[in-house]
Amino acid sequence: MSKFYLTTAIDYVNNRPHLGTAYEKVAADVIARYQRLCGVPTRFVMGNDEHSQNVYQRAQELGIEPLAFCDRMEAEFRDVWQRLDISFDDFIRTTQPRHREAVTRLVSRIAEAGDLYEGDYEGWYCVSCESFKPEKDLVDGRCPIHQREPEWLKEKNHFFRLSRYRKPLLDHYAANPHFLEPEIRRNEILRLLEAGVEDISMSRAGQLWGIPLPANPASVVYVWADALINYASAVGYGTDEELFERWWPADLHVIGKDITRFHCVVWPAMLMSAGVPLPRQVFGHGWVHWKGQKMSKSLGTAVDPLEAAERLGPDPLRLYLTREIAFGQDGDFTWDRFEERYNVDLANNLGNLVSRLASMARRYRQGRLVSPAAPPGPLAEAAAAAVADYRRAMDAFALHRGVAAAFDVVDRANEFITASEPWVLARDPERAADLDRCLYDVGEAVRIAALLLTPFMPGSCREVLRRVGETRDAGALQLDRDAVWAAPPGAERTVQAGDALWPRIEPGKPAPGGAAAPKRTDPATRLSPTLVRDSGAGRAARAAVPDEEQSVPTRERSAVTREGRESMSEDERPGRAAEAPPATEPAAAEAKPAPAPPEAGTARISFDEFMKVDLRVGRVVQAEAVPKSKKLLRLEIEADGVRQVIAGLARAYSPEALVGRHVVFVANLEPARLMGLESNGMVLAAVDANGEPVLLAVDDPARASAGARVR
RNA sequence: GCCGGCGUAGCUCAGUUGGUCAGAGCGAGCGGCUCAUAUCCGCUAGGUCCGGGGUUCAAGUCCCUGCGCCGGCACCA
Repeated sequence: MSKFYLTTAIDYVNNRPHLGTAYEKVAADVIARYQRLCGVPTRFVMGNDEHSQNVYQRAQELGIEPLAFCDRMEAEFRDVWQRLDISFDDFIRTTQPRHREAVTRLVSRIAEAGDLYEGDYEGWYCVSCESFKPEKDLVDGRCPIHQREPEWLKEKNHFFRLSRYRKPLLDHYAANPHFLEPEIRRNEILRLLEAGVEDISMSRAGQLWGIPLPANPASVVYVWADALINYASAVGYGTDEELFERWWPADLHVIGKDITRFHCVVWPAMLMSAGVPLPRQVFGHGWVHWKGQKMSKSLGTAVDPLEAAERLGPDPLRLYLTREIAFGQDGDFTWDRFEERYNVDLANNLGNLVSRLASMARRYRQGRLVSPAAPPGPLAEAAAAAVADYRRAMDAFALHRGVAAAFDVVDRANEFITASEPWVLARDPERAADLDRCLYDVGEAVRIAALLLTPFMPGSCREVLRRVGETRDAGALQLDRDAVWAAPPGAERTVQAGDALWPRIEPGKPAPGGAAAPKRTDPATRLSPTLVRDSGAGRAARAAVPDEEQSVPTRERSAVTREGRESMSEDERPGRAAEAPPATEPAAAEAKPAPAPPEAGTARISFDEFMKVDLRVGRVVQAEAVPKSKKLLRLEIEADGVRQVIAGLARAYSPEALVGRHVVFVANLEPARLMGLESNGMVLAAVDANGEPVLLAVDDPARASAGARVR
């Protein structure tokens, strides 16, 4: 591969980036840096998704231009990414002219291919979701996610003929087994494709904030389609053919696992339609959860994950995110765990190793180590094995295993020191060569470990390399050439002493709240002063954003799950392409003629057959909502006894309203399980025009009481 | 309900395409060293890799099934 172009999802700018977002950027950055370490020309692009109605509305509330608001947020995002040492090569914003050009071009191509058609759509639209909501999804007329009243919109939309690409997509998946990873995600998409996909709406009418639809400038390109195209526009699609030829197709899209449908169904279909080559691979990563941390700004218990970077340094956070969480799976972040990993990996192992080496080098050899003629010790072999493991893991995006391999070298080195007992060798002049061998080898092992860890902890590793006498610029080092054991006789290295790289911290001290946390020196500062940017600008930018910025509806979306842990995933990413409507977009589905109502009595049954149905009057003695269910009620119905029946009445009837009522139900229906509950019967109801149930009433319950036969 | 995931040492979790995979870290216990950030090194956990079948010369690792959690989609029995 002659180049590597990778991207992350672009982010909505409603809120500041949080840990979940940061996780994605860090992981992608590690991959980008690894590619560079391998000597592959790499282009790493991130950016912001700005054409959201939320942005427009927020700007109006603030009395500023939307673009000014986006500028402000961009500064904030960039500040965060800088503080995490994210090495993106370009930062795209969907409001930029180059993006507008690209979107216009790509959508035009799709139209030219005959894949865009006009259709009417009307329905409830939740601005916070940026998507249409089927009536059935509303709770008390509100969006269940945002507790917000949707708007009734009727508009002419342009639909993308996604359905046409079902087969081509399936073929593509068959021909490219690694197009989507990890495998679980691939299987999900495959099933989805096999089940069939609907055309989806690609435009919004009457919007001011967005990119005009070429075919109908009164509309704008739907924000999700707009957002996806960023990957192409960032490398010059429609504006810089040379750049585009150089980098496209993308080699990897790093995205959250929930937006795989967009990136693995819609996006490739759009590209197919427009005649643009498909990206080579998509990786859907998992979520970072907060455990035991209920975020609440008002209670002052909110934790800004980026505070972690400020507290222990960006590199320890980067290490945590990539080492503790198997890439592709979900993981947890807790302060305790974070500090534990910091102490174990950095303070006790790597940091202490560097420290003990420096100390011995200075004490026994005035800091100057020379490789003796004797052959290298066992560390050489261990390092070679680790490098091999590392490469294998990194090439497969098994970031967590890649770091583990690097730390294996650290462990081996610590063990080696203990086994060699250099302090004993130092007392015996006859064994000077053994001591030289030992110290030089440890230095070499540290050098290689630091080299391998460079993608994960760039700033720290630069310093570690410097301390073990690496004089070349860290950015110039390459795996092939430099991750090999190099200790020829006579080779020299000067070990530099210095303060503890990562001072050990006492467990349990720093309170998650932050304010109470002991102030400690930022290790990154001592590691590399240039690494840590002055965050003053960032703070100013933050301060400029009104506080309610944090607690807008999007905040409430972070539903606390039953364990009280909070998902930091897409639920909390208010913006992003991720939040665009699902692939089986309701808008599209409903654009088609509604399915005909079920024909009544097409096939007739005999009287005997009918008589098999045991219809009874029953009295509801108890009723309650079925947890997690939108429509189901759990009823206890008295007839010939009391039985449990699960009925889909919740939308039309409250449990209280049912207790005491007499209903008609099928008594001899075979049991069924709904939502895990057994239902023994079926309550009869008529269905109104909206599909809502209307219970059948018993005219005179006194005469036809519970248990009475119905015929 | 459908689809998927998970269920591995006290705790938190790793375990690519089946064969040193029965592991790591933390915690606990014992011991060693002193170069080091009271750090490091070694030993100790007798884990039915959720239960039950099956495929295989060989299965945490594949198939079926049961149970328990979790997620998405469902939800008018």
